[in-house]
Amino acid sequence: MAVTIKHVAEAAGVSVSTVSYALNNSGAVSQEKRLRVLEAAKMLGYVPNGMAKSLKTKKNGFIGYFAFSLYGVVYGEVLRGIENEMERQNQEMIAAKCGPMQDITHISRLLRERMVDGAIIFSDAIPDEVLISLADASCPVVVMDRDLYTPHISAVLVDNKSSAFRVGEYIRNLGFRRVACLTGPGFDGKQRMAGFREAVEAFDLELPEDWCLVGHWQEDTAYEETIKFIRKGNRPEVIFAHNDEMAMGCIRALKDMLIRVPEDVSVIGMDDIAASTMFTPSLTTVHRPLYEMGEMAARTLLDMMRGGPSSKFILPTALIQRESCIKQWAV
Amino acid sequence: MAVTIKHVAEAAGVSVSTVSYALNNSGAVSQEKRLRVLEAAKMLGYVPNGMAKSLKTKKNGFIGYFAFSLYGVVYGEVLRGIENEMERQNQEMIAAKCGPMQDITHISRLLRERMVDGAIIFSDAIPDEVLISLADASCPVVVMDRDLYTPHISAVLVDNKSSAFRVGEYIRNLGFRRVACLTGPGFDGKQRMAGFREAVEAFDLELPEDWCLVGHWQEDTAYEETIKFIRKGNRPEVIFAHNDEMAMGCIRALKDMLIRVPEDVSVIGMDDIAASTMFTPSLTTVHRPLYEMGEMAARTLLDMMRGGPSSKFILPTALIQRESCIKQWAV
DNA sequence: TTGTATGCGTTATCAA
DNA sequence: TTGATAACGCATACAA
Repeated sequence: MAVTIKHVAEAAGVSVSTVSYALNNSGAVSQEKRLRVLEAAKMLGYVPNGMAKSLKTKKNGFIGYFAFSLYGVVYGEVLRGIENEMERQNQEMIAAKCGPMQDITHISRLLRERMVDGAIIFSDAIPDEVLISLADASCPVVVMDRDLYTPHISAVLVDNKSSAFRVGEYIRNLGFRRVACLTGPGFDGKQRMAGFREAVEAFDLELPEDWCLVGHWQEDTAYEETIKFIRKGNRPEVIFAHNDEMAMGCIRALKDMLIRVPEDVSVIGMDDIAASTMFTPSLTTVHRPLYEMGEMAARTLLDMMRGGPSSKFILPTALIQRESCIKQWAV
Repeated sequence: MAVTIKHVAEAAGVSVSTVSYALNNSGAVSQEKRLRVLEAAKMLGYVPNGMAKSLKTKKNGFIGYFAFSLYGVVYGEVLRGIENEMERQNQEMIAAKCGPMQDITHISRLLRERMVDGAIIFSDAIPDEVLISLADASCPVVVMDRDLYTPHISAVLVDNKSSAFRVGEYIRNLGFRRVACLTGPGFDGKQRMAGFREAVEAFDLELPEDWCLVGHWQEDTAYEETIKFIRKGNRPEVIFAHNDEMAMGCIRALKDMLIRVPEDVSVIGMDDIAASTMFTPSLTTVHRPLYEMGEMAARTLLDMMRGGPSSKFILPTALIQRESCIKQWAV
């Protein structure tokens, strides 16, 4: 059985309330008793019980980061940004996976049962309505990559749609026309697809319906899709993969089928993860400021927890030219 | 104010205990009242308060994963293994960073205040004694990459020392003699260094004292160290980097200094992270079963939580031959 | 089958 | 400056 405040009180020969005061520096306690309490606490190895404390105070000192996945380069980079800012402001945090629908009951427990004082959500598994009903002044929320903005919910996102549109523009300016897409499921995929389709329309590119490949954002699924695609005899001039990992899988597949990148086919990625520089060929891609997004989300959340207003940040993206995509002819 | 069991009781016209029984399927409740309670609970949007519940039951349904870092390829892979097993067994979990000494008070809070029902620790920031004092039947612990084994602490590790020794043996068999090392801080680094030194001794390799470079396990620090090292005019036949990320940084540096890998200098890594296949040249490295370590740790913890005994698993490593290290001459 | 009452370990209110 | 004591929301032994 753990040692409680009661034991400390007994050992120090004072009442429990005095112990509580002394330990929390609240109330006025005589120097003498304070010392006695502190000593007794240390001697007994007293550690406050977080559960009991939270039950009273309705605060527990942790903020939660709930992401679709905890590992992986993209989520990792965001997490790094969050962690750094949290550390800087001396705020403790816990992270939990918040993946496919089936297990959001688990996560919403953490939120609904007030086991965190605030939350950053980077997952579309929790519907807007639920988030809206959960967030309030005593538990503000920041959503990432999602356009949800209320008095107690802030948003940090990039404009996926216009980023994808600019990729289309870039492709046109390089003189390409016949283009394929490699997208993925979820909100992000839809937006990027929408933006790119607009560009296809606007710049008179050619994107046949069955040239929109769908992977699962991972290297291997992109590899498989690309192999199948090329086997059918398709030969696009350029492939726009909606994230870098899929761009890499795509390039690996092309290489394996003896198609040179970028000489025969160009490939453009998105995200600008660390590996995209080291990859051969290095990836032309759209930089998403993942680290900064994390930092910003953390900063905003902490600000809201101090009573600050909610806000909505749309961070800029930038097209980074590297080796995987080269100009064919000028217009 | 959140809706409590009391409100539900009132709405359903029964006592709080009946509500508790009905909601937890404990005790015997008439079908009629059970239905009334369930309906009232749903209508009011009742969610049990985790804090209060835990305060009573001394359980809270979460296990904790405390790692030196939450992101990064190595920790990510371990986390993936843990997560999968937890999901399979339907166990919820939270993760928290457990980095340098300064913030272990934060983490041990989660442990000591019993905010988790069990823990997996992958960090040497929490000293053995602390862990020993914290772990008990109601909160078992699994440590990773660390040799600590008590009735309530299990260990999952690989034999770093003998793995490093075998790298030395391999190097000798390839006909190399003059070798450099690129290690990192902490327990792992020490062990790998020790094992490798034994091999140097046993196989009569040559490892000058100032050829033991020390990085921080990251790509960039390895890059810098290697540049400095080569600038001094040193030319080893082979460099043993104690993890893959440093091996990559090392190779990048060599390339930048127009030294070919493996033609001029061979490089061996450790871990066998996913990127080591894709890297050019692909990495000769020691495979550490990171995913399996995670899985095993999770499985063991859950088993202990069900009353099973503690255990110690030493998982095998394997040297994977790829492109970054080639034979110079046979012995 | 149901309700009453107690306690989990704290904090905080109120007297003393 | 201190000490009883009442909550916090829940589970459960016991009584009815």
